[in-house]
Amino acid sequence: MMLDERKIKILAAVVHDYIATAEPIGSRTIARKYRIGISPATIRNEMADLEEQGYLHQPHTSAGRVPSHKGYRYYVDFLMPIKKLSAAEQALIRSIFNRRVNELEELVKEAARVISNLTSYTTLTLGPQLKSSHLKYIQVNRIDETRGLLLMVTNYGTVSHNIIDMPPTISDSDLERITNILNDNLSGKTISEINSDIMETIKTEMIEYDEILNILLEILIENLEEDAESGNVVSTGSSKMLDYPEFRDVEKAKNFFALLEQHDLITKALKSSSKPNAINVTIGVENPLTELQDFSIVTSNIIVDGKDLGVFGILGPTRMEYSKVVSILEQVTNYLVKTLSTML
Amino acid sequence: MMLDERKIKILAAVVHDYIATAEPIGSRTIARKYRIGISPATIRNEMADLEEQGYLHQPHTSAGRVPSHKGYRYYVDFLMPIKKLSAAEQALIRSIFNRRVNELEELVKEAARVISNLTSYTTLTLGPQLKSSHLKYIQVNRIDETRGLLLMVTNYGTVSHNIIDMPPTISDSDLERITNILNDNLSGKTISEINSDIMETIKTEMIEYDEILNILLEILIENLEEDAESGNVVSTGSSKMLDYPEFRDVEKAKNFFALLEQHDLITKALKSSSKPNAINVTIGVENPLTELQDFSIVTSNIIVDGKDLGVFGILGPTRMEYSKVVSILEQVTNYLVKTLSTML
DNA sequence: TTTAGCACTCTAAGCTTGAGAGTGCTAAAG
DNA sequence: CTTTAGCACTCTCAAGCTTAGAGTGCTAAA
Repeated sequence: MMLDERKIKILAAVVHDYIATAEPIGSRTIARKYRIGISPATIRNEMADLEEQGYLHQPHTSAGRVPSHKGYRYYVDFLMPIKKLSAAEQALIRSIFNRRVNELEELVKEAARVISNLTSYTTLTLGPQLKSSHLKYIQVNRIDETRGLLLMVTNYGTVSHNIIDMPPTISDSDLERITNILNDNLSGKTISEINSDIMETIKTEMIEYDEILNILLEILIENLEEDAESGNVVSTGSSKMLDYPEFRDVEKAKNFFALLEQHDLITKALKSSSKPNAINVTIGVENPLTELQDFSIVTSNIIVDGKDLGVFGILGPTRMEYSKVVSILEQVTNYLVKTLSTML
Repeated sequence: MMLDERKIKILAAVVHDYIATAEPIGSRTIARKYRIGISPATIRNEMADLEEQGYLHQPHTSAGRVPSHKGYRYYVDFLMPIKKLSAAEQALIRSIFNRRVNELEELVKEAARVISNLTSYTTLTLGPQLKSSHLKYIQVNRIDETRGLLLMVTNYGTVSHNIIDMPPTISDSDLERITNILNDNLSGKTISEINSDIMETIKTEMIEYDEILNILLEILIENLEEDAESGNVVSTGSSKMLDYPEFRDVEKAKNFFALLEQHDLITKALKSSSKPNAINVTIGVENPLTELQDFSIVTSNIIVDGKDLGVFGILGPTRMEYSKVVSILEQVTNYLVKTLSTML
């Protein structure tokens, strides 16, 4: 990557301007706006070089230049200024974490909303994988003659409840016993460890409750599978994307919304951002999933005490305000990790 | 509403054709496609009459006619054929209700998804109003040293949980006592009845748990208020709307998505469809909310045993396949009511 | 009362044109 | 050797013009 000083300046100018305007940038514009001290003609020569090296791209012969994904990559890796957030932005982010919120899910939802408001891009969140979480607390209750409630709390603070059929023959003291035994045997286990073996041992211990145990096992497995295939992805602020000229064409907009509905793809995309506790930027065609190659995605993997609590992702056009997005995501991640480590 | 036979035929033809094509219909088209047995010239005269009476409308002098909201209204009230659903559609609807589902919420979500798939319009759902539901079961648990879980089940089968701070000084037997007293005093009450008076009496009964009772009261009120102002609205299948020519303009699409995010408006719109257990059709400007006057909305209020369980709404362009939508919604409502009356 | 005929209107699509932005190349200047 | 001015060239976009087509309303005849 040997780019000399001048080429760097020009590349930076093109990327910066294109992010701001979404219009191809010409040599004259750069000379005028970015006072590099050389004439448009020279800039033209440099730009021709940059194009040959793959950093820029020309939509058509007489148009200005647009950054290629390689250009963005260089910008993100080496040139991107660290964007200082405004006081208002800072305050908004802090405000999420000031209120005492006890539920992970709610906190994440709030954070996603704020990120979308600040960036005007779509925020994706992938909750903690049930598979890797372990049960902290289980309870079985009766709520009326025929039905009961199975309650599970994981170490990540996620609560799930399922209404289940419960034969009227089971008494309250039975339930207490079941609850106790379930807790003794299951709490501390990850959900994927709760396989039929463990259930078998429980069943031998509680042979008289065979029926209800079968139901419980079924629900556990169902929850697990549902989670594994499509994750618990949520997207926030998708309508904001319609403001960008990239989506002026309804066909494009439709593709985008269709994409958001493919939770399996989104899950894959979010998971594949690998480095833990770092901000990851994937630009356009760098994404292995072809459906996402028109977009860029910036992700942050939230890890607290070695526990993988999920992923935040910001999805936008390749022409994305990377520096702002990265700053905001960094900031939110930090706060989140700090808050969660006291919460868990 | 004195329209003679011939005018009715013409109006029906215009509405029918416009719903199918989204293009203004001319006299020749009607003569050709709907063989009414009169010439285009005569049709023109009749159409001029219909326009004068407000049933049709002409986008510009040399264009065909388009139904006005009055035209749609006449069609819906008097002309609309009862659309028989295809076997496949029937089967799809039935399939939702065949699986044994215990949670209202899940059932509703499934139903909404199917409706959207069948109609390609957006389905809105408004869950039961917490305000009018009553508590069936309350429980307070400890999940770790500092936190506990407040669990509420309403008579509608909706479950809500909140993680709360819980001072370590409170023992398990304390919790049991609290749970019992809460159940004794609160179950059977609607949430809006649970005002500070009742809580005061509980507090005197349990003077030693003042701190935690305050927290609980706060959460109850919070839940109630949140519900009252924005309801628990969910919209499904919104991206499908981009297929309609009405939204070819991105500006329109943006408005639509922005509208969907205004849950208070949607709640109002769904609630104002008054007649219980009947299908309600609100066409364009008939809607008191100006933001919704570009759309039509077909709603059905789900009432079981006198309990208002919520509202289904199908939101689409005024040029909507009313007969299909009404049939589907009718069908789903029937199944839903039947299923729920065994469930509750 | 219905219909054929016709002049008229309006839109949408296609075509032309010119302005504007930008380029690459060449040759001169530094 | 590098930079720059100059210039011919290219391409797009918007504006204006034209035309085909669809549809109307009116009139007069059936």
